[in-house]
Amino acid sequence: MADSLAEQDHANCAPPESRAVAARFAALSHPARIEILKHLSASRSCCCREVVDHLDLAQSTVSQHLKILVEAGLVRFQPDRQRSRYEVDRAALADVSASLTALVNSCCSGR
Amino acid sequence: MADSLAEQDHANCAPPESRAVAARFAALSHPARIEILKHLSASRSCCCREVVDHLDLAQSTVSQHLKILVEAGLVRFQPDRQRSRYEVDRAALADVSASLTALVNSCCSGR
DNA sequence: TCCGTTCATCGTCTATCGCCGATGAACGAT
DNA sequence: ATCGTTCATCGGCGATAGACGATGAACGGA
Repeated sequence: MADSLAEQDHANCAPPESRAVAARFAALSHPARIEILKHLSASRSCCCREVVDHLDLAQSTVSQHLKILVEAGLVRFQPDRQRSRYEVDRAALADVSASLTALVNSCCSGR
Repeated sequence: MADSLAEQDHANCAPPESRAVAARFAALSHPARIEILKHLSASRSCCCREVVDHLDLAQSTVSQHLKILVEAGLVRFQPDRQRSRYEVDRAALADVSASLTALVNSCCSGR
């Protein structure tokens, strides 16, 4: 099934820190998920259906993408009767951005 | 073969801009490639063999990861006799970082 | 000239992604 | 009580990422 993605072993080919960073980027590595993040942050409502309408993908597919984003910690999820509510975790997203910035900086300082 | 990755169609589920961003993140979505970037930026030499020693992966595997990074535009490649030289494209990396920052900002401004 | 090193590519295998339709649970409204 | 909506999950399918070993080209040194 198209689950996990957050917890890939990748053997022991890299320190856990790099693995964590990579897992975060993996969540961002699909255009549909980028689009979902943009839509989520632009609107207030954030139920699954709305994303489905916006995205031209099957409901089940969107649900899976949302799940991946939630498991990556980039989106918060709150089951609310019929309309589950999804919300961007701005802090987490900023955190990913920070780690990428750190990587860029390490490239510049290490020259 | 484990090639492309940069040019996935993903149907028409998202605007080309999101696709471009996602493709960049896809290159960063593997711990080995993160590790390669770090190593590349920390050292001067940057031949394939060195990365292989550092990484505990088969030479062919490392070569593929390098190719992916090159195709994503994050690493510059210059065939130099025996020792091909690989070098981080700091500008490109900074560019990716900027687009992520932009995404984070759009989340905050759109609230 | 011959050998060792480096490296890109190929062929193969397995695991997983990403997509979908179908299904069933939960809920609101009639 | 019954229908329609929303949504998460399952099962299956096709594509491909990611790993490896083998191979051959290119080069340097003995």
